[in-house]
Amino acid sequence: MLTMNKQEDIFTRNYLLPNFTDGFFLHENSSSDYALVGVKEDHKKKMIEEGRKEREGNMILSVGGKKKKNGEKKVKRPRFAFQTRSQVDILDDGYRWRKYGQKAVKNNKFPRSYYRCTHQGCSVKKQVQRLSKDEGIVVTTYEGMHTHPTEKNSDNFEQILSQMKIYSRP
DNA sequence: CGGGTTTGACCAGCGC
DNA sequence: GCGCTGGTCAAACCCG
Repeated sequence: MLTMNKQEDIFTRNYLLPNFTDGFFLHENSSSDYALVGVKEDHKKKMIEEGRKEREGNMILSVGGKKKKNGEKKVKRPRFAFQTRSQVDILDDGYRWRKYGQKAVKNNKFPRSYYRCTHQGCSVKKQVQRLSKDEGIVVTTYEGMHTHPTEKNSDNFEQILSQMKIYSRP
């Protein structure tokens, strides 16, 4: 079972999100099914002030975690997603990814792509999907925790990192 | 040859 | 149970 501490590690250390521009930032809490946090760039300050309540109010869609009916055998991996306005699907986040699947999802004319981190022993996955509502937006969902550092450097790492800290604060 | 991608098949969860 | 849906597998394929 993942603890909150471990989850915070993810937000403070393990994820690099360069090319994060605007749109929404989504966050799925590993301890509940409540998931997605929508934050517009110009709402950030407000969000920080008003905290969780406001964030719940901005929930726009669900990334639905895996539920287990009896008991809690299934470990729900920490997962979060963010949206970026981008022309390209592939965002260079400093990690190397191998595509292992692609699937058409309902109510969306664009397929969803599934990637796994290629680093040995690292089982982090991500999904990438463009919205048919607004095809300028790409949603990237990360699942799991990298067991290794990034291979590349990223310019806005510090900036992204501070955002992570802010949003993961209870 | 070695690594990644493509793509249909397969599978598990869920609702009816 | 059955069918739908989303996630994964894996063989074939591609490309340097």
